[in-house]
Amino acid sequence: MSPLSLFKCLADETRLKSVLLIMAEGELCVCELTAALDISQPKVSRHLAQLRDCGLLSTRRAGQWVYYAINSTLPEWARTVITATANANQPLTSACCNRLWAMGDRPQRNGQLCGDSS
Amino acid sequence: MSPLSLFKCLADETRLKSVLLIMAEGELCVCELTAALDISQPKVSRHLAQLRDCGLLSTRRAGQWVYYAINSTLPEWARTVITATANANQPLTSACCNRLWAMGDRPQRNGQLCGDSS
DNA sequence: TGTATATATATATTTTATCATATATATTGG
DNA sequence: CCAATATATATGATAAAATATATATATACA
Repeated sequence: MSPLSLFKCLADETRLKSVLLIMAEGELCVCELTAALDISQPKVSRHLAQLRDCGLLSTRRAGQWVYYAINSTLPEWARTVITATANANQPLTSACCNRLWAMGDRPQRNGQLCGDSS
Repeated sequence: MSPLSLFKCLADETRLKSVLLIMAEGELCVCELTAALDISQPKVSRHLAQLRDCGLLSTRRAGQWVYYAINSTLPEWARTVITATANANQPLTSACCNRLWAMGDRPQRNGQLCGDSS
């Protein structure tokens, strides 16, 4: 993961918000991101594929759903870039988190979601 | 300085290297960056203008030369992004530093240059 | 007049969005 | 078990938009 490659990944609103949301949630599937970002499914899917292809995200399939997470092999400096950005810019994704929480039928899985206390 | 704006600034090779070099040097003028990056003067000037317009760099004029530095009002998270990237990716700019040191007639000024011990 | 820097214009390149459709898995009814 | 269908995700093709480049020239200062 070169710096130029990372910054190109983050230089798009859809990809940036996706990465920040996934960083906050641990992992998210395409339909959750589609709802959180309030954009079309192909658009989300295309940008996520780009993030995976460049090594920023990893995927696991669970039944119908494909979950995207931050690649565990991401170098520390890149993780620092993302966390520093996320911590200092929470308002950027607050509306997305609201839409995510409002999802009535989110797919079931193990991880805790969005700090949801349910 | 929004995250999206910062990452768009850094998502170009010329701009990324310029920012990393300026971070390492404190400040650099256009002709120094032109030599260090080994590209045309208008290209450097255009990208620097873009970095200044979005708030990432500041400028001071000293005679014929215009020196670019990291904007002192840059938020801490943005500075963290840049320094984390710089520290972990020094090879990215090593060739540029060599060309910079090799400049025979660099403009005189106060600051220390590129760790130069002369 | 010479050097440093900036900008205008036209062109080329890259990136993004959109729609339709394909694939993969799950489910339901026979 | 199999066919039909529904849901989730991915991708191909094309158009549109944004961005970058090169050349020439303009501006500022010495």
